Amino acid sequence: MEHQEFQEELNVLIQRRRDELAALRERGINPYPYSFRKTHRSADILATFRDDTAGENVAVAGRILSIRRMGKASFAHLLDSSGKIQVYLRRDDIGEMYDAFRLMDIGDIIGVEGFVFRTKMGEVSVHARAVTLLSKSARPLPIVKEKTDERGNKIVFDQFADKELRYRQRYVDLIVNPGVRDVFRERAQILRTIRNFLDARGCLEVETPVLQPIYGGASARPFITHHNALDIDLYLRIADELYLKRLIVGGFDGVYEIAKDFRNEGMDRFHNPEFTMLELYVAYQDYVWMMKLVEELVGTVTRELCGTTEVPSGGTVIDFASPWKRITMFDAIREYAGENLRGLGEQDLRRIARKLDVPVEPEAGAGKIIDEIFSERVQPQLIQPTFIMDYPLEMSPLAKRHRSEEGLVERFEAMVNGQELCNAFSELNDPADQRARFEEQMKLRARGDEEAQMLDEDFLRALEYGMPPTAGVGIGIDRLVMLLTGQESIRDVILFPHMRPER
RNA sequence: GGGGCUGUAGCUCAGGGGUAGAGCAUCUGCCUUUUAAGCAGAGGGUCGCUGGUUCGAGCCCAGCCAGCCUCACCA
Repeated sequence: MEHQEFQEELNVLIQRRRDELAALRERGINPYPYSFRKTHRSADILATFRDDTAGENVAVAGRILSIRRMGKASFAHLLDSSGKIQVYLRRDDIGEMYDAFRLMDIGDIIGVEGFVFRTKMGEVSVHARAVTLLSKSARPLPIVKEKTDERGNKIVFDQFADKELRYRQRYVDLIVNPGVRDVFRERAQILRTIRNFLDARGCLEVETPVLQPIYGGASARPFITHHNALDIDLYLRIADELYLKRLIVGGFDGVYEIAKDFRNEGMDRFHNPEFTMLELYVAYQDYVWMMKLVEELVGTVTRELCGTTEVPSGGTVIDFASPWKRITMFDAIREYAGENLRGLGEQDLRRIARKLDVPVEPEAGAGKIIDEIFSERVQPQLIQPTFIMDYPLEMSPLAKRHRSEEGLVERFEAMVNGQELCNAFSELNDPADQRARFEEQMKLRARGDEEAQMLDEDFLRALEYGMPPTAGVGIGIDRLVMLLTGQESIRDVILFPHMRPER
């Protein structure tokens, strides 16, 4: 409070707005009225305007982004949810309201009733017959100006570009950087398309607990919270896999959840502590079937969003058209790193890792070494969508053993732009094997691996009742959105990315 | 956690030991089809924080805080 008062005393820009607010009230104007009957969005007016129909009556409402005052007449640009439109206010037309308008500022939200016309300079605008203050802004808005040069290029001046301010004050970012709104509209469209696609295939969207007594379904460190009434610690979910599989046991043929997961780990341009994951489980199918579904799903989303399966990214074009390349992990390592690891023991694997200059921790087992070699030497080269199939068993405690390859599981990941897009398996449904795998994880945990998975007795009980053969997949939605909207940081596809608290 | 870069007016930025600067925004005056509107004038700053060096510190040094990039860890 002290800080607030200090700042307000200090800041002439804020003080001025308070004075204006008082002056408006003195004129009998309510600076915060209750509603406004707007008839048009700016984009609709611009899209439908024809010179021979000029004069249409409209009521628009939006935030003032710029004002050009010329004595007894003014131009201003209003921003509404659809975009910007210019309004023209003349003292001769609106009388005393023009004097009130003198007390309005960039950042204020106003309604303008009037008729549509085209200015001498050619811009479709609204000629005001009335102006109504809808919300007085108490704080100066960053002023971003732009100009279109002779070649039609847009030059932006004083862009609001400070990333910290943009993320902390996303509301300001959304106001002054129009591209930001577009990204989040595209995100919504991607999610809508995914839901439509899965619903059309008979999958049921469900909701499972965020607060879990035992976390599972992924290898990650959790956030811990506390439930007072029960006096127990609970974990924020790191995945919803084990709950969704319980629902397959329960008899649903296909279930999915678009879930916020929480992982208590580092942050960088690919990781946010809370992120959105699609998980999908389909009964009576295996991972081969699931590859086909992922291709179709991503292809559909891409076509809906971009009108094509070709998406520019990082200087190249990614083509999501089916079929995507399929290759086993061993074959990929042979093809991209020139080493055949099939059948090799830990000693030989360690030697090859050293030869390829891939650092490997001394306690890593064979599967971990293979995974490291793949991640370091192969994955970055996988730019076009590629399914990597058949992973080492020890890295995948929830995946079913490979039907023909000893030591491997039926698992695939789709790689795009050197990044993992999804992770999928033929789900392990043998309760005895699942128990044994959990026990292996518990041994790792006892050795200090904080990310090893926990044994979930209730999940095992569910499997013991019997789960049909099932294919499952997880798709990181944020990274999919990054890819399809051309954003380089996960923070640009999450409205309120995690930040250290302001001090 | 390591390394690099950054923090100066509401916004975008300059200034690298000697009285805090520019453009936009704001205020005053003029201006009834402007558009980065224009012209004339004015106000606005704990130069991220704390300490140190110095006659004197946005500037040099140290620590801290915050952000970005990058590597590591991690899916």
